[in-house]
Amino acid sequence: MVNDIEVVVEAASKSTPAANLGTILIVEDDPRMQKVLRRIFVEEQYAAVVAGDGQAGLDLFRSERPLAVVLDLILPHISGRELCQTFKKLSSETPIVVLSAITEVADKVLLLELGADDYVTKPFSPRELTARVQAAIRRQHKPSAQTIYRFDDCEIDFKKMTARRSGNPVILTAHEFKLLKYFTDNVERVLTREVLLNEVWGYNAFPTTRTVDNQILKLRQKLESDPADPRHLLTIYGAGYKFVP
Amino acid sequence: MVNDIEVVVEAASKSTPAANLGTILIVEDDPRMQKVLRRIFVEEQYAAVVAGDGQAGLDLFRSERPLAVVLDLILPHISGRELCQTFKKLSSETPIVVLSAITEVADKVLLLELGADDYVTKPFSPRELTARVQAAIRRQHKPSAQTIYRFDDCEIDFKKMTARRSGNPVILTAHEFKLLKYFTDNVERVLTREVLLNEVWGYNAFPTTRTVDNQILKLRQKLESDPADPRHLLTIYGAGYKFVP
DNA sequence: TCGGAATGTCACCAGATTGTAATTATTGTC
DNA sequence: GACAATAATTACAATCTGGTGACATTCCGA
Repeated sequence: MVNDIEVVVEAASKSTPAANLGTILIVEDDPRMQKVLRRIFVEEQYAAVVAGDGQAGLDLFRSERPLAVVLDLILPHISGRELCQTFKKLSSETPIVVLSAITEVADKVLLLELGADDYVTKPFSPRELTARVQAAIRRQHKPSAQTIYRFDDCEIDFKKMTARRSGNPVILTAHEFKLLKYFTDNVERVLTREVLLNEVWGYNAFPTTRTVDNQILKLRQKLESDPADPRHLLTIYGAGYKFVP
Repeated sequence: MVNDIEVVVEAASKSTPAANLGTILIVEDDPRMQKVLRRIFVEEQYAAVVAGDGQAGLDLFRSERPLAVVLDLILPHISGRELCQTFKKLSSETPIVVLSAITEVADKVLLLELGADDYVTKPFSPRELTARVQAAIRRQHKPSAQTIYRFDDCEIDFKKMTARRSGNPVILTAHEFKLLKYFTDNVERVLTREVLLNEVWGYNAFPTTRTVDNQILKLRQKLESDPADPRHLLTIYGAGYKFVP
C-alpha cells in the first residue's frame, strides 16, 4: 500500500482565520461518534455536516458538494458499501475515507474496490483521521498539479514514481519517493529527524533516528552528483536536514 | 513488533536537570510506571512532573502549565475520563495523550469524545509515546506567523536557519540560532548569564564559565558591523546581556 | 589614577553529531 | 513457503561544535 504523503500546506498565508477549508460530509449513525467526528474536523478549520443515515448522506452529498466524505460502514437502512458506490457514481472526484472496525479490515481490498480512497480502523486518533482525509483531498484535489519536480539535472515524477538524473533513469523505492516528496514540499526549510519520522514514516512506525540518516544517504547516492559533498540534501549540524533545489 | 515497556533504555546522557523543551504532565497512579514515564520524557529533554491521582493532576496542571499531558485512564478517586474533560475545559490548547490498555479501548468513542488528542495502547515503546506526544505538541503549535526576523541590516530566517547581513549569507550554528532566538524573543530585556544558561543551554552551569561570553562573541562577530563596538548585542556590565534591534 | 573584578578573545580538543556500510529484520512476490 | 527487495538496526569512522581555560582588556569604585 502506498501511504499518504503528509504535506504541510503552509504556503497559503495563515492570516485568514475566518474562512474554513471546505466542507466534510460525515456519515455516521452513532450520535456520540457524530459529535466526536464533527469536533475533530471543525478544529482543523473545516466545516462539517453530519448525516445520521444513508439517505441523509445522499441528500447532503448533493446539496453540500463536500470536499471529502467520512463514512462509517455500519449504517441503518442502506449499507455503507452501497452508499460508498453511490457516492462514487455521483462524483468520482470526491474522496471517501471509510471508518471500519478492526474485524472488517480483512476485506480492505473489497473496501477499496467499492471506491473508498482510504480507510481508518477504529480505534483511531484524531490526528490519524484528519491526516488521512487531508491526504485524500490533496491527492484528488490537484490531480493535474505539477507532479514532475525538477532540480539541477534531476527530474522526479511523483505520479509515475520515476526519476531521472541527466536523463538516465534512477530507481527510487517508495519510501525514498515519500521522503523526497516531503523535502520538495518543504523546500529550504530545516526539517528535524523528529519531524521527518513523524511526517514521512507515519503513525505506527517508530524507528530510530539513524534510520533517517540512512534514507538520506540513499537519496544522496542516487541523486547527488557527489554524494560526499551534497548540494541539495544538506545537513544542518545539530538540527536536521534541508533541501535546496 | 512493539517492545514491552519494561525494557528500560539505558542511555544516561549527561543529566540536564533544568529542562529546556517544556514540561510534560504525567498523570499515573502506578509508581513503577510513573518512574518509567518520567524517565522517557526526561531523556527527550523535557521536564516531567508526575501526579499520582486526579487532584494532584489538576493542581499541577494549573501551576505548571504543561506543554502536554500524558494521562493514564485508570486512576483512583477521579476517573481519568472526568479528568480529561476538566483539562480540556481549563485549557483546550493543551494536548492530551491518553494511555490505555487494549481492553479499555472498547470505550474508544468516549475516549475521543472527552477531548483526548491521541492515545497509546499498552504495551508501548518509549519512542512511540514520545513521538505521539511530540506530534501532538507540534500540531497544536500554530505555525508562527513570522519566522523571519529583521534588525539593522540583518535578516534571520529561523525556519530555514539562514541569516544574512547586508544581503550576504552568514553561517550560524544551531546553537547560535537558539541563542539568537531567545534574544529576539526577549528584546530590550537584560538577560543574565544564569537565565541564558537555563533557557538556552538548559542547565545550571558554574558561574565562572565563559561559555555564554563565547557564544555572544561568535554572534557579534557574525552579525555586528563592528564586533568590538556592538550596537545590538549589548553588554550590561555586572548584569548580563541585552538585545536591541 | 589604581586595583580588582568582570568581560573580551583566542585556540585547543573531548564529546557529540553525522556519514557510511554491513548486518539483520521485514515485507512483498511468485 | 522460499526467495528477492526493501527497510531498520547496529557498529564504527569521520567530522564538527562549543566548552574549557589561559590570558588580554575593559570597567568601575575608591
